Amino acid sequence: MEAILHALSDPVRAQIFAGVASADCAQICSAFADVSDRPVPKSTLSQHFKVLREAGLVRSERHGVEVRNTARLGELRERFGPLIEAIMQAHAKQQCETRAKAG
Amino acid sequence: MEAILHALSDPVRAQIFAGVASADCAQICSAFADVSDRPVPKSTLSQHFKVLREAGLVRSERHGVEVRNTARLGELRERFGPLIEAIMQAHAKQQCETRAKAG
DNA sequence: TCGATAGTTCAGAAATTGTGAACTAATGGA
DNA sequence: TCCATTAGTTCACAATTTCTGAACTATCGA
Repeated sequence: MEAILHALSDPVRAQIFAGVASADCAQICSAFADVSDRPVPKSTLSQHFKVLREAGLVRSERHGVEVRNTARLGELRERFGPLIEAIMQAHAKQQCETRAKAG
Repeated sequence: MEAILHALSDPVRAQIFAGVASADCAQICSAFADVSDRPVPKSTLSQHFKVLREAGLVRSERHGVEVRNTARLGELRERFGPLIEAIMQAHAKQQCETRAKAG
């Protein structure tokens, strides 16, 4: 819980989780090198995924040379009710507003 | 938003906010020196309240020698919908479970 | 004005986070 | 089999953030 809020309080990780959660298939780590305005180095990306994994937000499975990530939405809803949905909804709303301002 | 998750991802601050939010009257800062297992120094307490204020979670007003804090529940619901409620509910549930285990 | 109480500020210590470099793991040729 | 390539992890140190004791400000009451 504490770990979840901490994980999602970082804007890059929040973006990564949003991307994984909204995708209809598993996402590889390196797909998120450009979530931020400046490119995220792969060592940093690896750490971010580690934080997300340890918070129980995503599951990672190696398939050949790549690691595929999926959001653990079911388990999260079971344990925390509407918490994750509420956070992601607020996150999405905020993204909208940010984009609207940026033009 | 990011600031809110960050503020509440610290267990001491989460406890403080829960205390302020659930109280039926404004709470002074020093009322929370014992939220943790070890006493929280007043400089640390002051910083925690600063973080909560800057995240927009609480409002602080000086009354004589003390500072009274209230949760900005109305504004928060307006801006973020059920987010804060969801976090506080998950927090409360977790507190219950922790206490149950501790005996 | 003095003493007490409540909180803030500051500076250095302690802890956490970010990142390049070196490494591991798996794959696909030659 | 061996080499090159791709994807990610680990490590060590730099950079940043957080914690906290000491000194300070603010307010009140005597």
